[in-house]
Amino acid sequence: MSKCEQCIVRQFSSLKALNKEELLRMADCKTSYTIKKGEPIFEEGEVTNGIYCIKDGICKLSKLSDNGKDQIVKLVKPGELLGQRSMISDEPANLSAVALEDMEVCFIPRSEVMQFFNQNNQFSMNVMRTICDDLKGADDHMVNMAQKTVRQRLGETLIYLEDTFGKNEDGSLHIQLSREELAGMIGTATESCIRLLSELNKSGYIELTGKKITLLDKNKLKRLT
Amino acid sequence: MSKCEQCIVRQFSSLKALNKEELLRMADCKTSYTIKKGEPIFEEGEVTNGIYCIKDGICKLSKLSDNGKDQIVKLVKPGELLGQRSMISDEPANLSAVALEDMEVCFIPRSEVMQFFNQNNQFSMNVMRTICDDLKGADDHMVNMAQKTVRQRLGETLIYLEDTFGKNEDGSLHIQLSREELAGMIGTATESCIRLLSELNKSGYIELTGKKITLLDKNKLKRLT
DNA sequence: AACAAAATATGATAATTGTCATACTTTGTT
DNA sequence: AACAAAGTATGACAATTATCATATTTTGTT
Repeated sequence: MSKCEQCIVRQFSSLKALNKEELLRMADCKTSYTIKKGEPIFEEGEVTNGIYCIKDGICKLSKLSDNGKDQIVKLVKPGELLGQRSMISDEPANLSAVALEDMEVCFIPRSEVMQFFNQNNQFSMNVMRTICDDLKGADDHMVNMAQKTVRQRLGETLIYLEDTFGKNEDGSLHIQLSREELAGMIGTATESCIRLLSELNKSGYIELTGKKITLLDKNKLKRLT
Repeated sequence: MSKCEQCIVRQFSSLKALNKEELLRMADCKTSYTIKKGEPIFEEGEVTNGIYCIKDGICKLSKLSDNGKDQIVKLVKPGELLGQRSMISDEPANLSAVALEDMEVCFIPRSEVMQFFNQNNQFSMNVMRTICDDLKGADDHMVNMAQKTVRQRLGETLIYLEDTFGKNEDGSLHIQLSREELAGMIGTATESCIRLLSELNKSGYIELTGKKITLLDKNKLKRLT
């Protein structure tokens, strides 16, 4: 069993506040999983009873709307934690977490995390700041959803994907989303998403090569009307 | 100067965890304000340096979008606190708070609240739970904005307003929002909002009498297509 | 009471977006 | 290699929503 000390999650998440002894305790009670692309880590409404450390792979946090469509609320990358809000509110998950790539995650039971939370002030402060960041992000996201057109949201989302998850050597977006998933981020119909991508392609703002998307003019993408 | 002990905010907010001594300290350093309808408590980007207790009156939390429209993110009622996220993140306000009615509020300096926060575990836990609730609410709200039609959002918003702020004796909504503000909650153009209200009026789902709105069939409003 | 300003209402029209149908392409499986 | 299934693409059309113009009503101020 690995010791958590060198783990990427420890470097980037709230867990950076844990001391050696706490890390050892955590290493002792953690469970490691591999999750295949497309599989859930947990689903909306499920009692999670702990938090997940994302060691490798990207996942989506989404919620099923009444109209049957899945709205993607956030993408999560290695180094981040999942389930902090549910842990603190002591509620079932509000969102589903599904792997977009093969993933490696560790599960830490609620009881253990709550001990750190109560004993280690810096850790609990880190958790709070993360949740505050999420709240700010969600408010901003909400305003965009309410006030911007689908076309604007698509442009901004493409830029976000490049800035957050990077490019391949050929310059195309590293993260691979299906058209349906991209539509689910933007909050539109899959066909509309496909159609707008085609249009941006023809206008020379992006280049579509098979499933690959390459951003050609980020400035123009930022200022779509 | 009143003593905070009997204050509605103390009963309903995170502050319920404060003991008598802490309440006295708070009473000692608080500043009371009256805010007239239409005036801001604070504005987006402003450094708040403390939290506000809402003793009386309702206010809106909103954010100006690039298109020049003001999106209302949340309504806040007496008993609630404002500025908790900014206090914890140590960041300027992400949203503007503007009075929808004449208000009475108290300001507590950041330094004081952070003392309670660090010393009183129950208080900090309450603050965290509030922020977690806000995060859940914001995620759900975002999904609605992205996936529902303007008409559905209007129906649900009207029901929310009745359920949250109650009715007058004549059955009309107690809270008074301008059409522009209602449009700002729903995320649509003012004219569209007015037009849809007219339509719901003609269909007998609601009744418009001057500025007053009365919900006649909440079930049908819930299931607008 | 009279007036200007703001808010509400409605019409006409354009733009955006969703839906359904269908074709084409890619992927994975046997 | 062959096939089914899934994903992507595009057309045609309908529905929704925004925009601009213009009345009408309400509100606040003098």
